[in-house]
Parts: sequence; structure tokens; C-alpha cells
Amino acid sequence: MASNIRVRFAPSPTGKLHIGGARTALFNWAYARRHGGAFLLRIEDTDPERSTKEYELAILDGLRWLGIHWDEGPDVGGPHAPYHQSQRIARHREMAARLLSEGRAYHCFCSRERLEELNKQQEARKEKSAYDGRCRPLAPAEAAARVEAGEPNTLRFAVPQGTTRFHDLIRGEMSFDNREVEDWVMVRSDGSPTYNFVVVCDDIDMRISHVFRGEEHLVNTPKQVLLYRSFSAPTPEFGHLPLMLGTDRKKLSKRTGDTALQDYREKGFPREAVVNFLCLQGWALNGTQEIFSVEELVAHFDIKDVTKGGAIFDMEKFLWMSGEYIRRDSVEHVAEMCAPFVEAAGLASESELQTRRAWYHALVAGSKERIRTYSELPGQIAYLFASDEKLVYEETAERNARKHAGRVETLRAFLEWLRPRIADGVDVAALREGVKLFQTERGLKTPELLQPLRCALSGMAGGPDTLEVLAWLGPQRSLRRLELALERLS
RNA sequence: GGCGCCAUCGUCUAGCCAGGCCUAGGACACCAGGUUUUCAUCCUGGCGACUGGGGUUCAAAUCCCCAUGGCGUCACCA
Repeated sequence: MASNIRVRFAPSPTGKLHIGGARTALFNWAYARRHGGAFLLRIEDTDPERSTKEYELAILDGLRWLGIHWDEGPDVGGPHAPYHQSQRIARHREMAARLLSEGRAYHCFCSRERLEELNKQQEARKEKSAYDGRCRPLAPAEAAARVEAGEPNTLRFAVPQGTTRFHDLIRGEMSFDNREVEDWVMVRSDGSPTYNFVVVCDDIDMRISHVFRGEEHLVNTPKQVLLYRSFSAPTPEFGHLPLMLGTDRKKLSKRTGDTALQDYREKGFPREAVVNFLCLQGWALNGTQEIFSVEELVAHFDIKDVTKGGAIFDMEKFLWMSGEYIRRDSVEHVAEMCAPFVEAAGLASESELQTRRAWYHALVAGSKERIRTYSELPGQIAYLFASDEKLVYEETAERNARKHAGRVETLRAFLEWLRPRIADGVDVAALREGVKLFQTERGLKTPELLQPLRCALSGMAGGPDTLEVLAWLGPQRSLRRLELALERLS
């Protein structure tokens, strides 16, 4: 059954994909999927000063990483191409001319100086700053003559009297007095059309049925609704998503943390966790289930269930969720995802990890529940790659070891006991049995042996099973580290 | 300042539209126990909220009004 539902995500390639933009894209996409509609991508590259191809590519890349697929867009094309706003300029001009000829827009010859002056005066009188409509009464013929004569001008939309109402699927009935909407500029003096104008032109031409975007656009909506009516085009349904807030309770900005999706990708957050967490900012599956898949999202998502209030981005919960995904994932996959971080940390090259695949996987299996992002793995396993001589003892690890007065004697005895038992390799299970006997024979409590041993082998206060660590290190290096510890812990 | 939006634990939220099932549920964080050689995981328990005031009603977190607070926005950016 074909659906008439068509939604879009229309980023401006003037920066990296913002985390809030990513959520907007996700919600649009999920809505389309849920209701059998189409999701399209349009690049709003009409600001040549700030738009770059690099950002555009990065945004597409980010969306793909999230698993978002678009039915129509700049790279895949579609029936309403082109999907770069800058390439639709001829159509924009045509539509602007239409409004002008119908008397719904007019030429304005006010200079920037006058507008600035006007603004200053309004501010001084504590009035709202808005264009005063001076050029609106100009006769069309006179205006046309002045344009013909080369006088600089902009094209302004002639806002009618009355009240503009529209329905918002998240917030209900919205109402704005048109006196609050100024005669805004549709086309700049250089001939380029402005955002509020082109966004409507394109949405009409692309048959967009639902517009879901950030709440900061709410106040633009009356301007746009008026435009739809001027074009006698059906007004789409709107849905203004709550803002994502920083810890300062203000619109998420770089001041309070990373705002680019890419930053979280580079920090090693699993993409499923990113998707899951982003959805939880302003939407809930049912109020009790926090972890859910995109399939569940698509099966249950409805714009009506989106929250109205802004959501503070809680990094602690995000990290928890990230760790949750890593714990639930397979060792193989986590190992693969962590590999680039292990390499970047200078611990081992990709080929070295390939060569020692089973060994590397064992490390990951032992560390999986101790990391929250892929980037945390190197810190957990660095001691295995350190030189025996330069192994760093963490303060707590050394303190724990030194708590035991007989540590050096214990380690010396253990070293001699151990040497023959691992000459042919380490058998953890057999060793574990042996260690129990070693302890009882000497009347040692477990920590008395294992805390100094752990410090000697890894220099870490925590971590996986000490005998596992011994196995990973191998006989030679384990013995070497024990010998060194005899000195270092005395 | 004008206009607009919003308002449940510290945070994300369920409940609100269709008022009683709410002595307000879940999650993160925090605290206390348990498991573990340690850390982490895991398990158990605890702490903790309906912004205030009016109204409607037999009954309000839920509906209405006001106040307060927070945020957004006021460009020839998008």
C-alpha cells in the first residue's frame, strides 16, 4: 500500500552533523519507516560562504553510520531532483516572481543603513524589532521602474492581517498574531532567496507531508504557513521536537560538551548505543524498557509520543548505555571495533593483532565488562604491551601489595613454586588448583598472595582474574615481572 | 523587552489526551548490603518528584485560569 507520507531531513553543510540534527534525522526516518512513507535528504547549501563539500560528505557519512537510509537524496537521486538546494535556484526565482506578480510580495528599497537605524530606534523605545513596511505601499509600476533603473532592492513578503494558526503534532494548536510576523525578506539584494522562502518552495515541490524539526524553528512556522497559503499549496503537518540541552540547560553547544555526532563515533561509542540514546532524548518506548533496537523503534515510533520539554544530555547515562551494548555484544565484534583504538594507542598494529587473534580475543573477553566505549580498551590492556622493566605500578595497586608484610617472601616462594609449573606453558585451571594448595600449605590468605602478585604482573589495582593475566603474559614475562617485583616491592 | 514554547525524582522519562487502578512506575547517578582474589559485571535494598495558588468535580499529577520559573526566537544565517 503506497503511502503519501513524505518526510525529509534538510541539513545545512556548514559544519559537522550536530547530535541534535542526528536525532531529528532519526525521528524523521523512523516516522517514515513506521508509516510506510518516504524519507528524503536535501542539502541546504544556499549559504556559499559557509557551506563546504567536506561537511556535506561528512553529514552523509554520519547518517549512514547511524544506519539511516534515504529513499531520495543528493547521491541516490529521485523524482524530485536536484536535492541540492543551490541547484534549485531557477525554480525559487520563478516562485518568487509569482508571488510578486500576485501582489503577495513587494520590492523594498530601504538601505541597510536605514534598517539599522530603524532597529536602533525600536530598541531604544523598547519595541519589537521589525521592518516597518515603508516600501509596501509603493505602486508596483514605480517599484518596477526603480528596479529597472538598477536600484538595489530586496523582495519582501507582504504579511496579511489576521492570525495564523497551524497544527503541531507534538504541541497541538499553535496560534500567532500576524502583527508579530514582519514583512520578511524573501530574496536578498544579490538575488539569492532566503531560507524561509526556499524551504517552503522545496517542500512544496518535493511533496513533503510532514515537517519534523527542532523547536527553534517554531517561530519561523507562521511565516512558512503563510507562504504555503499564498501558493495555494497544502500545508504539511508540523512537529517541533524538543531541544537537546547542555548541562547548563541551554541549547546544546560546544561550551558544555561535544556536539558533533562524529565526536562520539571517534570516542568509540557503539552506533546502536548512539541511536538508542538519541531516541531516548524526547521519546520513550514504553517508560520501562531503556534498551531497544532500531526494529523496535520503527515498530513503535510515533511523533505524537515525543516529549514536549527539552532534554538535558546526560553523559553518565550515555556511557552506561554504551557499556551495556558492549557487554551484550560478542567478543569477536567488540575486538574488531576496538582494534583501531588499540592501534591508535600505539600498543599493536593491525597485523600483530591478526597474528595473535586468539590471544587478543581473550583479552577482550576479559575486559569487555570493564569498558564503556571502545576507546577505553587500550587503557585496560596497556600493561600487557609495556616492557617488563618499565611497567608502571598504579598507586592503589602498590598500596594493596604493600599491605602485606610478607609480600616479598611470598612472591619469592611463589616464583620458585611457579617456575617449573609453567615451563611448558600456562594451564590456568591446573594452576588455580595448585595455587590453592600453595596457599593452604603456607597458611596464606588469598589477598596476601594475589594482591602482590597482581601488582607484580599488571601494576593494576583491578582487572581480570590474576591467573588469566599470568596466562596472557606468558611464562617468561610473568617470571620476569615477578623477579622485578621482588626488588620493587621490598 | 515583545512574541512563542515548556514545567513529574539531581538527570532521562512512564502516567496526563479518554480524572478514580498513583500510598506516582522504570532507568542513569548516588548510598548500603551480597557475589568475586581485586576492579568491573551481576543480584538485593535504600534515597528521591507531581513548581505555587485558585477553580471545576464526590474525586485532579491528570481538566481550566493566574502566577512563577526555564528555554527558544526576534538577520538581506540556516
